[in-house]
Amino acid sequence: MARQPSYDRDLALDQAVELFWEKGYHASSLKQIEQALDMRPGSIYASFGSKDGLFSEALARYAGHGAKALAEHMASYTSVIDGLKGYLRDIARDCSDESRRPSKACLIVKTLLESSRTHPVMSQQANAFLADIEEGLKRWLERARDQGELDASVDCRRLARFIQGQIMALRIMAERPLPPDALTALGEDMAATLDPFLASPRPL
Amino acid sequence: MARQPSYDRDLALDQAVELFWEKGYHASSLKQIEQALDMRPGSIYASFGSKDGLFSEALARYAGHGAKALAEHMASYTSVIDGLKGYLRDIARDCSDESRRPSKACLIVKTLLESSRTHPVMSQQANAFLADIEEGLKRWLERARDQGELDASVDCRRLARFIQGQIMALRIMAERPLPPDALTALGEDMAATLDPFLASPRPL
DNA sequence: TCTGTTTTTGAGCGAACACTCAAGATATAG
DNA sequence: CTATATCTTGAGTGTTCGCTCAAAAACAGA
Repeated sequence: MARQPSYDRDLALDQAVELFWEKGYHASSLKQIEQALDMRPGSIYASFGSKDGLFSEALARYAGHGAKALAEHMASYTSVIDGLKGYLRDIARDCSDESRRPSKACLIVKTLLESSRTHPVMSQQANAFLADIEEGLKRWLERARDQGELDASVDCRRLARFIQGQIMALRIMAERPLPPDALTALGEDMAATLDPFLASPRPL
Repeated sequence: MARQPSYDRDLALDQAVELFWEKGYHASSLKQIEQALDMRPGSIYASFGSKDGLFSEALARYAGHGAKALAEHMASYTSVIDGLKGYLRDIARDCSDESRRPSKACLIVKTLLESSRTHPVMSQQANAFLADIEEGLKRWLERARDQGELDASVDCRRLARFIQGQIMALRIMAERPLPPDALTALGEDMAATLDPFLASPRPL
């Protein structure tokens, strides 16, 4: 008894992610959004309410993809720590591709820095996703500790924050025009920071 | 035979730094700039040429202050590594102040992330300052290595990038609303990452 | 095919944007 | 005090911003 939307909402969101990830919130105009989504303003506002609403949904989609990617990555490792080290190394490798689009830095971090003093709702959302990621890392680390991979004295929440910091730094450093192997080396150095937290084979 | 400007150019730049540091480039409007500098558009454009020009000079001033602060900090240490560890701890302490203004994250990093795909001139400038900082860290590390504080095999440029990454991550993490002691703990963990690079007292 | 509902369209809204410039104000030199 | 060079002012420029909405188009059920 009615008409169906002619666009794919998730596809439109993916294209919004690409635009916002590349240019940030403020530098993405509605003209550019119209072009990226191949939608006219009326349809955009009917679907997403506002530029803010679209950004919010795009950010959520980005965060969801990222969480899924981490989970899939970890699933291919038996050792949690090897998995996390591999994750850092993979970021370094993937971000070494000079032509990588739309950006190397994390959209959540970019959003936090762009909005933290100007757009409280947006920064709260970014902070919530960062807290989710921290929580996910903490759970992996707890599993590693319970399995004896990490030293029993390790504070998993604290170590999760440390690792999250390494990921942020690696991806921001990837925005710099560094020589080809610099990022790989940095990823290696960051992976090595986890070693002091490993359980000693037999301390006594 | 003529009139003197009634404003202090450096003071105006300091106020521009404050505004841009808080809101970023795009979110700082000329109305807000006029208010922050207490100058009218004609004077602003006569002095700085454009919003871009003002931003560029403000960023340079910020970077100069930062370099001077690091130099002064290091001057009060005999051990380079203790100095760098202290620098990380100081950042953690200073950024723990919830009311700290205008931002906790580094303006250069914020600029890099805001401009890297949209404003090449700006991102080049940010990258140049980051390279300067890396170079400064490298020189400190070389001195530490030459004095036997660091292991002779240490790649100082590589370690400088690693430390720069720690600083970036610490200051970004400070933008998150974390529990009071979390940042101190993170600073401590980051300081500890330098230990594996220290020269062994007597390896043989 | 006709009818009813929903979607798409794009011209156009007021507001805010970065920026200009002619006129007025002000300090210095003579 | 006068003359002059420079600075300050702020109304106003054209443009672009995010956004609206009436009309046209398109599909589903009868």
